[in-house]
Amino acid sequence: MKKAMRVLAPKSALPSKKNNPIFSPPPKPHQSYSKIIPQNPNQAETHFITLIHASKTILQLQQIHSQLILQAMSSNIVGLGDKWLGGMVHGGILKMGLEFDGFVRVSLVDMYAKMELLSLALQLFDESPERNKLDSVLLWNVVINGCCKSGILEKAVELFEAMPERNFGSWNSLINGLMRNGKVDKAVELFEGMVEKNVVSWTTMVHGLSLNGMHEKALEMFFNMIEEEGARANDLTLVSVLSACAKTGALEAGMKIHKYILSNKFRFNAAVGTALIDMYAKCGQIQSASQVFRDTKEKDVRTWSVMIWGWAIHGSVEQALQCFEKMKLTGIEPDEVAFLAVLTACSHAGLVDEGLKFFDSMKLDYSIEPTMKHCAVIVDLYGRAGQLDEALRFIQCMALTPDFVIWGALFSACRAHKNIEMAKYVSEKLLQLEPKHSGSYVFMSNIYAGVGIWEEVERVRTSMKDKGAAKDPGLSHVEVHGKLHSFVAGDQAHMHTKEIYSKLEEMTNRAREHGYIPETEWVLHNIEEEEKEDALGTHSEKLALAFGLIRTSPGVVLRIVKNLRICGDCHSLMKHVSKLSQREIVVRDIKRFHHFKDGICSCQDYW
DNA sequence: CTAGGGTTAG
Repeated sequence: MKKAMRVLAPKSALPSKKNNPIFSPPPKPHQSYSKIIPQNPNQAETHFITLIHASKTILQLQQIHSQLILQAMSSNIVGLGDKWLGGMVHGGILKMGLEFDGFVRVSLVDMYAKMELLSLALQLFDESPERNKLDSVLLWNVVINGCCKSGILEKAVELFEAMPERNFGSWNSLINGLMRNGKVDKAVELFEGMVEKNVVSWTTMVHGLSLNGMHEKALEMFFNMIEEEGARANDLTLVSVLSACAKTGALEAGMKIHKYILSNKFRFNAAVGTALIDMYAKCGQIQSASQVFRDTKEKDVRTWSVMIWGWAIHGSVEQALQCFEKMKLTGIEPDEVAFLAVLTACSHAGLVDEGLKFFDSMKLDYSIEPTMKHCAVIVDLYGRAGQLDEALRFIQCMALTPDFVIWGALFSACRAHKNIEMAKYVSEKLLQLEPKHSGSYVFMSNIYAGVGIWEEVERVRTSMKDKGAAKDPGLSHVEVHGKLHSFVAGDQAHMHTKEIYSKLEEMTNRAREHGYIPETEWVLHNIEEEEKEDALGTHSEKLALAFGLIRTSPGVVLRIVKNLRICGDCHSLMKHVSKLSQREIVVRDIKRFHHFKDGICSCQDYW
């Protein structure tokens, strides 16, 4: 509710005594208002009504107060969906015959825009006599912002071009709107057209690029900002760029940013700390994550959650559970994400009973209703442990209607434990929910391939093609000397293709001599690429591994990031390679980390 | 008026 306090007392909006002689403020009016702002959102409605009634007298005296109320409402009531309340204030203002000066109009338009009542906002805007005057930037900005939030970009652009004058807010709002709607090129064009950029412009770009999956570009943007342009970042910029590092696994960039934070003496608040911890954890440096966690003094529930997640994805269940308990002891109540993290830790480690205990505690002790995500983890928990019947029973009994993810979790379990009967049943559910989803076909053909029923494999493949379902291509990257190199399955496009493939062959042969047996059941992991022959040999993670081995000196840890689960065959080969070449290999797949060392993986093959 | 941190399955 901090936000409410801030909007209730915008310094610039408070009237000066000079301009308003009748204004005899109670000592700091905004403070007494902020006390009325409820801590519990469920009570907000009642409190706001009280506030409005209490303000009636003030309304007659001071127009500016109606604006304060409107601002409070546009940020609070909106979240509660109380459209009528907003209308009531609007009506009240009209009834009292208050003048509709710029500020009140801006607040009203903003309020309606945020309530997704864009038509009302636009109407108020159109009726506004002052909109073509100078000083009307705020009014235009809130409308542009509203259009962006509703995805009506043409209108936003049109307004942007028509407005009499623009400020940073106008440019930044539109750039943000374009980014959030996937119009990256347009946003870049607009950004480059800015004569002067402020820190919000840069941050919006960094975050926007990352939002559209262009993490490397986001990093480039950030370093360009501080190195070339000499602009100073703030904590919001840092959080955005660190999140891009985490998503792409760019450890070196992340460490550079960490140094930048330390040498520029940025305040280590909860958000920056959390972003750093998350970055280290997702880049494979769980010890550094833990160190930063200790150094972060202001911890909130998110800080604890990323740490728990970190331990979970690195296979340190005990640490994860300890962390969870410690958080509770510190007096921080776990929220639904914290529970997701701790449940995930249990599922990765096969701790079925503990996981179920947490699941119950969530409802009983904290009255958090389990979401679909929690249920998916429970299905996964049973499924990985091979308790398929329990998993199915859980799905049938759960309060929510099982979605694609839930059935998908059970399907993976069927695959892992080779239960074809149940897999068939589940695949029907999957295809009902998403007829075009390639995953089901790939799953199914994998199951048949796993047990060697090749006619069925062929049938599924054909039906997949008929339905026009395409599989996401496997994509891996490896960091070599601070630069990321990407590979897709069957990649022939890389400039060192020849070298890579011969290294791959050499590795495979050596591993074979030491007992590596290619696991053909994984051959259809990527059904599309399989047609290019050698499917097993050319999964993207293997190419990345080979490239990393060629280009780095012995002793350097190899870090590979993959966009899907690592395939079982690649997993087995990596174990051999880690032993034969005495290399530590860290693979991050979509779910978790695999630390290969001396022929052993940290996941203990439980995945 | 404009920017930010953790979230399932594959």
